[in-house]
Amino acid sequence: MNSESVPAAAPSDFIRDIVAADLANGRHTKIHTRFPPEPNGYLHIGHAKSICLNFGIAREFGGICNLRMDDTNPTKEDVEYVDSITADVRWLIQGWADHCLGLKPKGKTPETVTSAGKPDFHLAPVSGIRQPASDLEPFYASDYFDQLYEYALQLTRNGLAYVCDLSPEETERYRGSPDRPGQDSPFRTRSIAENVDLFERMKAGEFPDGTRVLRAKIDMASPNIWMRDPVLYRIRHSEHHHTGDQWCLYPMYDFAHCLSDYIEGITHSICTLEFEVHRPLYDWILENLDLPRALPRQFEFARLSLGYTIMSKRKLMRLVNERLVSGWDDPRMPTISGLRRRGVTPQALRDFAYNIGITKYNALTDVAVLEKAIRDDLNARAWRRLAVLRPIKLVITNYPEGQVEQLEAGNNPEDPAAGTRQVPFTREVFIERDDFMETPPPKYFRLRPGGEVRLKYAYIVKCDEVVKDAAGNISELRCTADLGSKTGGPTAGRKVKGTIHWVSAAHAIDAEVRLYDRLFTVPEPDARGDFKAHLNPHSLEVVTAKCEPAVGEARPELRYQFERLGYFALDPDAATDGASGKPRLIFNRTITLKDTWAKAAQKS
RNA sequence: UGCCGGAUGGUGUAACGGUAGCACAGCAGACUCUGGAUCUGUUUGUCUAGGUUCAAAUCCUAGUCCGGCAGCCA
Repeated sequence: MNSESVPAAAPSDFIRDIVAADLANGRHTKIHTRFPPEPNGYLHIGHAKSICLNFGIAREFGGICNLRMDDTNPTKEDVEYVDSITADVRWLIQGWADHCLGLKPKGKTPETVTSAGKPDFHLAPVSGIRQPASDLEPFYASDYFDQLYEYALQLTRNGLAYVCDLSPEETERYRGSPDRPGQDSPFRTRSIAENVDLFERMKAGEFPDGTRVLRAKIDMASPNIWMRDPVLYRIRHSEHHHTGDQWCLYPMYDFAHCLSDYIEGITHSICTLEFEVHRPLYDWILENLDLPRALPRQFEFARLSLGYTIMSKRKLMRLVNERLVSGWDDPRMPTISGLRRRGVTPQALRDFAYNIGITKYNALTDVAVLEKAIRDDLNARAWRRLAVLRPIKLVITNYPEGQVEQLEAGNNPEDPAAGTRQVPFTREVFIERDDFMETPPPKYFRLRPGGEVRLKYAYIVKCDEVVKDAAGNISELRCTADLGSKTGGPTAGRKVKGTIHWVSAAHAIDAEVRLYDRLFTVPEPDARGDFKAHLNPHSLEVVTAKCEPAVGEARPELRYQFERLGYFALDPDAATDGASGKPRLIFNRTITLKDTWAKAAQKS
């Protein structure tokens, strides 16, 4: 199967059903979604689910999906995250939904237009003429601060918002509790003129942080906490990564999000379940402003929970800050950059997202589903190579010293078009320590004293002698080869139970190989207690592997399977040559091959 | 004791009043110069109780259980 092929059936879920119906009944003629991360951390595989949903819908229904930084809280956000998010999104949708990515010209802010005879703000993505990527940037909620302020003023002038001087603690107390109504703020009855004046002075920077907020005037007795006069604006005298020191007044998520959607012409605003209770507020804000164009609607789906991993940005940041991993892109991290570095392809992530579906049920997805998607993808594309992780020397006593045979081996049995390479064979080879046992358990069919095994692409060998050092460790295996059993030879058809991989000792090249395992030892690391107590102490092991010469030509964009071991990808560290000036080979193990023997052996 | 959601095999996910299907996992077998891949077979399910109907996972009623909501976070 071609690795770039799309799943046979088009995805279907309750959100796509709604989109299709909106198109069919003429509610919309064009679909516009958005992916709106807050730039306060790196994107993880949960975001990948959302990206695949939002861009997938745009792609399937001929629409656009805007990438938007939801950056209304200057104290938590940073350009480092803006850059990583942009790169991760591009990487994930590359070759799949690039044509649906909504960006805007650098520096562009909403235009003041007239829609249906009314004043309006609008900012459309670039389309049509292909603009150089360097001239484009994501959308930013912070680019709408002027318009948002204008809308807030409008609400205030209409008596639907007021300036409140209650302290944060008092505000909390007045809010009541879920089962008890709140109380009106004493400032709720301020005159419109005073509210407008105060709000303008808040913007002008006359008041310190925390002294006043702008609140919507809705209903302090509402059973929905988010309708109890929610805060719309708060004062923050801090520098913003995108707007600098222009503002000391910042909108809250609820106020900014629905209006950002509106300004961009979003039709379907898809978010996770925890925002479900915010939806009445989302609608209230839009409906209480005189907006001339079609209003966006919000839909919610369940965020991804994956076994053996944590998804909280806060906790991932702790792993990074406390140096429990090497960084956001540590190959053990569930971040998109970590998965990328590990060798996972965008295709595998998209297949995974497709397989898990979209619902409103808070499910815990089995990591096996992810692993399956990664293996399927890599099996189809990876080039096979021979490498020995934990070498033990094997000498073929009846093979001439100094003789070298070049054996032809296919690059990928799943794809003959991938061609072949030559593998040198000599008298002394390395084999995997695990592939020999002096006293093997039942059903072990690799090498044993007196036993036979095939060296892949080469000869069948028989183990005659086990040589040990003074300490009793095996130092060498002495074998004889059936010299007629070479692939294509007269006795090649002989059946031997096992086939193992090997590397010619004289030709072996060294590579650093980083063997990654899952970061946590339990299915739900943050279910209870300290998630760090469940860190897997063996999540990384580094070995120096003996590799066939062709491994020296490895390229970062390709994926490799070290036969019988797993899938590997070149680490970016490999590019930074050491002081010697010689290129270093560093591989990350993306994932092991499925190992049914290990499972069987464990059981007995 | 408030509001908003949700509940289908071990785990996810379909079925939109008409044969409970698919994927992953598991198990058994075939094949294999990767104990991989591939192929075949297979165990296991509609939260409970009533009701409507020729017929209910689906509609109605009453429960049960689970998740979310009281940041000047998103």
